[in-house]
Amino acid sequence: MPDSAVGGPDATPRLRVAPSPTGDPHVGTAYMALFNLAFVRQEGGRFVLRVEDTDRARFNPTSEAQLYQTLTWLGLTWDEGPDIGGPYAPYRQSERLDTYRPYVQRLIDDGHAYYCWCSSERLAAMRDKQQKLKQPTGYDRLCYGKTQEERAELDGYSETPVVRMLVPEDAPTTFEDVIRGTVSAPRPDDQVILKADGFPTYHLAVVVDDHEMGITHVVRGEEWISSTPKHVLLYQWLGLEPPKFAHMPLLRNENKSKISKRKNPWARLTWFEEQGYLPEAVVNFLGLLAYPPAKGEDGTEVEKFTFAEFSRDFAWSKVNTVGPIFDLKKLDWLNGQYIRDLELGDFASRLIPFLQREGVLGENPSMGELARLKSVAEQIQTRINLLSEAAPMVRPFYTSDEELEISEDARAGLKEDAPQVLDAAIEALEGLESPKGVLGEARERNQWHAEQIEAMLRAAVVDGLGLKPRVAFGPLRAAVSGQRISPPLFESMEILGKASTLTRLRRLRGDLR
RNA sequence: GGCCCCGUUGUGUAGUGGCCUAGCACGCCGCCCUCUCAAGGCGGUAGCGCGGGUUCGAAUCCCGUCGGGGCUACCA
Repeated sequence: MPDSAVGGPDATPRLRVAPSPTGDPHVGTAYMALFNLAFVRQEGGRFVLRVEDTDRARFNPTSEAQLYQTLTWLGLTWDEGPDIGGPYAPYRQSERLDTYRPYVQRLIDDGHAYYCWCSSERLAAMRDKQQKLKQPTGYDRLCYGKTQEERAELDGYSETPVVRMLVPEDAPTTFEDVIRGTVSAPRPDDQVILKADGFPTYHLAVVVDDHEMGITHVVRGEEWISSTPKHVLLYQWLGLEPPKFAHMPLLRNENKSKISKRKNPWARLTWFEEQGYLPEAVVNFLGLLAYPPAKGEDGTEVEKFTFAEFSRDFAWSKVNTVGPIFDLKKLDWLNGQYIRDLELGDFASRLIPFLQREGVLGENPSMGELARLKSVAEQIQTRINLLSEAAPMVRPFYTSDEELEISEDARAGLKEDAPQVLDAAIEALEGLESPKGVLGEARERNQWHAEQIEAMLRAAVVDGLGLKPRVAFGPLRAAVSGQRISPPLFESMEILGKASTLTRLRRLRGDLR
């Protein structure tokens, strides 16, 4: 059964993802967005992007634009957000300071919150002492019940106060989680809700905004379980109905720690595009983490799926509570699957930026270069798993015959019979007609096709010289591609054309003299 | 240290007391195909953290233990 929303079973689900603009967008943000969005689209709800920029110290001005770019690239788009507005604007917490103020005042007036003038030095010292004595850490309420004047008499005083929650002994510590059922969490200490700089902390802002924005399901990482009782308490004090909570497992590094940008480059969302992953593959992969694949009609598991398919029978109850290790192996395989599924023209276009980045293609490729790209792309489509792997295979097709370098290992593979092989191949291929022009009579007379090239070469080199195919074609591959490993030889020759092919063969032959 | 969450092959998962001599996918290994490399096809490898219970019967339920992780901020 779908979860009924706050405000009654008919209320439209409203979910949000609420990242902080503190650096490169994190893969966990996309992971959360995917699950949020899967549910939202299934239920016909709304997906909100809210920027939680209450930490001025860690604020990064380029982060927000990168966030839009990466989520858009993945196709995980939002219905309301700072960039597109919406009925609950603004969606940036730094622009909502006036919204939080009355809530804080009310909590103080009701005796649920109090001012605290303790300096951060005093707080740190207190924590150290508690830990040394193996006591639970938490604020000691030195400021509680004191006026500013009274507190100023004591040590560790700072002029600008913060506001803290007055958490009662019997604060509830369990809550219902959509994924985990009844969850217990630690009893909170007197958490700061308003900082000295006038900004709210996450805990206050998240509660106020989720309420003000009509959020029905709070989906976030497992790391938030321990602070959920604070939020529950705030909802209670403010007389608000809490949303449903869903705590997703944390994505992990190989050593099982929480995935971090420090340890893993792929914790940065921008990395995937740079590496040549397709967004549909990344989304697919994310949907496989801590979540079972759907079963097909024949009962087998379907590991390759679109977002729409994922969304269709998505259920919170199927989310695993175990934090999955983010292992790229399966993503690489999936990406290869998606690459192979691409329509040829589409595949070729997606290659262009990567080829430009490697200098294989220029800024403005000519029509001829693009036409050739399509032919080359066809040859490499089953040979790469990442778009970034294309450049070395494609490069020989965009290098002039004179500039083509024969790699060390290609040269090392040449046997003493290489000159004869090249001679035989040159002679055989000279006999194939390859008239100028691509229309009419020229087209009909053209014999420069992979099948005919192969037939001639087999006759000349394999049968003629009595060599095994793999040794017979080695020198030709080296001459044409400069590599020991290359896309199919005869197709490569067809693409290069007769003149270029023969030039390359003769050039290597000349080297071996 | 305290509190909380979690424990099925290397990785992602299926499994909710008998259908499990634990299934699938990726990876890895081998074979086939083959002009190289891939792709594709076929086959193989490897797991219920451990110890007690409960039960005729446990991966599945309970307890303990060990292990991993998270939180413990005027960061989110």
